[in-house]
Amino acid sequence: MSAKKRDTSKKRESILDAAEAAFVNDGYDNASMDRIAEIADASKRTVYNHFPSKEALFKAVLDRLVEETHSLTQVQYDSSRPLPDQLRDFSRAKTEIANNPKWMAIIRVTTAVFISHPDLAKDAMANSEDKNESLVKWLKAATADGRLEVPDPELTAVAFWGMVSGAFFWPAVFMGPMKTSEARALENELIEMFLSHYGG
Amino acid sequence: MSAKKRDTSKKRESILDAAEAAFVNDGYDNASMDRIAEIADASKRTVYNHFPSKEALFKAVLDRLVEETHSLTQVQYDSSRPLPDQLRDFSRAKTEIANNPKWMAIIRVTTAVFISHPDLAKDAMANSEDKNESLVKWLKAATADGRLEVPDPELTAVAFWGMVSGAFFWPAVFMGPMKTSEARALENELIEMFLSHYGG
DNA sequence: AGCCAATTACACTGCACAGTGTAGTGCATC
DNA sequence: GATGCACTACACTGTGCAGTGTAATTGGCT
Repeated sequence: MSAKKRDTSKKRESILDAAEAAFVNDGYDNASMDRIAEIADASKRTVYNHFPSKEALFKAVLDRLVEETHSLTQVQYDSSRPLPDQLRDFSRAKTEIANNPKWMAIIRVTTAVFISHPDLAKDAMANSEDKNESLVKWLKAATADGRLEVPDPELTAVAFWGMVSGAFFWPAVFMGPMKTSEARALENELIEMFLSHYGG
Repeated sequence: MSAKKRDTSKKRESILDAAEAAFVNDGYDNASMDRIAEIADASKRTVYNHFPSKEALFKAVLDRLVEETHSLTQVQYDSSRPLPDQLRDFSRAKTEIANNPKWMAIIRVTTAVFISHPDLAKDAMANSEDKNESLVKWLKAATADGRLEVPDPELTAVAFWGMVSGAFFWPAVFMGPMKTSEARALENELIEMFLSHYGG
């Protein structure tokens, strides 16, 4: 039961790699299953034996990505570290994605797909929930610790992620990542703004 | 020379209307010229007589939209009005777009097109430049007037638009506009945050 | 050696769509 | 009432692609 006759995972991975490359290069609609098979060095039939449809293949590519991204999600409140540093950790979780060309490429495709085939991409949205939740906890902890004054942590978390996404993430989706020096300056500006209101 | 044999603008407009509807419903790639002709109550040949290609037709639809949007661009600094009100005017320019279903629909399509056919949508980006410029001027005026202290207006303008876009615009692109009460609360939060840093 | 699953090559169906060519119809103008 | 332009109907080309069917081949396992 445990030992397979042949190791199918290698082919499966190479198909996923090929699909990722094809989707990134050509977008979802223009990527063809024939071409994916060719890049994967597999027959088209094999592709369809692993994944029943183009849609399923795309979802599998996304799933693999979400897996990879899960490492950067968590930041814990630390009463001994300066608040700006900790907020920077949150914002870096986004900018790290924005600066990773591979991730950005997939996010671009997914963004386009999410707009034109909304049904396809629902799955990929869970992790942003996580992030928001994690910041809410942090804000509550800092407030309980007397270092911040945040009457409505949910609202404030939304405001913070809005700021960061609007400043770093979406511009990167459309125009590529900004220069590091620029990003640092903007990051400081936003964090200062944030802390000057909520009391640092 | 001035009087045409027949009024071709009616057909042209009805084709543009049809194209707009089709692009909005199906996305750029999935909208078919046959279907557009059908909706426009025109023959396919007539569509191609007015617009040499699908791409040209899409651009024409965009042009018409940009025209319509140009009205909401400008806010002037007013030394007698409270600053929060004036900042709200800036932010409302974005939220007004985010709350207009027709514009949002087109922006969604354009967003997707911008990602998968970057060449197609370059044109549509000029007006965001305008907006940024207009806010920079405002920040300088308010600083000169002694009501704000903004050492780097360009940076601050980017930060402000990042905040507003991230909080209102992008969420609306993907999930539709938020409830008015929520939007108001978030808007206040952001403006307070902004002014508590730059000194109101 | 012999079984069996994974894989391949390849032909093939069916469909949808961009764009063209053409012959002919309606209509405003002179 | 003739000219010429906008428009129509429709057939047609060429292409590209998702997905399937099948017979043959490979390679690991017992």
